[in-house]
Amino acid sequence: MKKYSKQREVILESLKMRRDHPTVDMLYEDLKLQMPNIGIATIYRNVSELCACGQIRKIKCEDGIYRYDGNAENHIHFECNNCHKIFDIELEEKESTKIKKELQNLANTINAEFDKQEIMLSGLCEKCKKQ
Amino acid sequence: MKKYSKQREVILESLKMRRDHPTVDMLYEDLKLQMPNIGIATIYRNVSELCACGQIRKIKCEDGIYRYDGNAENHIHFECNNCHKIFDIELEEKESTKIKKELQNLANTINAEFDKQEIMLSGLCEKCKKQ
DNA sequence: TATAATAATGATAATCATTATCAAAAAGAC
DNA sequence: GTCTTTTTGATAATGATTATCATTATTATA
Repeated sequence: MKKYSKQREVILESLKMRRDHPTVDMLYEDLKLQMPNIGIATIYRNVSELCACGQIRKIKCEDGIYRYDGNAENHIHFECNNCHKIFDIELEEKESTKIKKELQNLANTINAEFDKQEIMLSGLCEKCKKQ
Repeated sequence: MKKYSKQREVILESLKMRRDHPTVDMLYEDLKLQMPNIGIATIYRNVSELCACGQIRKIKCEDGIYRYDGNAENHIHFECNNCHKIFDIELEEKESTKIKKELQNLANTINAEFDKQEIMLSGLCEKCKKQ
């Protein structure tokens, strides 16, 4: 059975708040400020837990270090090949439905039961494009 | 300057041949049969190299261990949540162009210069669905 | 509200995929 | 063939993540 923990609450809250896509280390550095005794293992444990129950999402990046995203809704990520920041591309309900339907059709071609999508675009972000 | 190596040739050839999406370890086990002295570091080095020059692709999976794909053309991957195999969803030219155009439009919403896509669907594969 | 049962925490050791190092071997230039 | 430079194979180092475990916090129950 699942018990409440202040730590899990704070981790989830931080992820829901932030608009970046922090690594465990980044979360750790941030959360230590408000909860100095928090252990990094607690963060690893809880982000796994929160992913498993669908409250947050794990993002796999080019460098192999996981990022976490407090927005579990369907949206698309863009990773800059230069600064390696990750940006959200928000989808309107209509567009999201359309894409989902298309992907479902694709999954059908291999007779698979489609559940989740993960779309990562990459290239140059607005800022790096200018340089 | 880039020098030829038999090892790189064999690694690329194996990846082009295989229809699965092997990890470095899987490649190593396989290639040792035809080249018993090959070192695993050589495989790591060469798959990185081959990715960098766009001849193969790196796939990021749920377990965090990279898979490599000899097919560098645009296509979509499907990872089974049960058996964790990865399947290709081949796209017809027309469909591929359409999806690419849609993704380009999405990238435009954040003023990014879109270069590459990586689409990973997940769910249950045909086989696991039946069980 | 005390107490028992159980799950979560924090510290730290262990794991393991990947990378770095380096002497020896191979490839290409002359 | 000789020289230069890249690649290899072996192995040590790295570093993100996971496992372990005694302690602490949470929830259920008397």
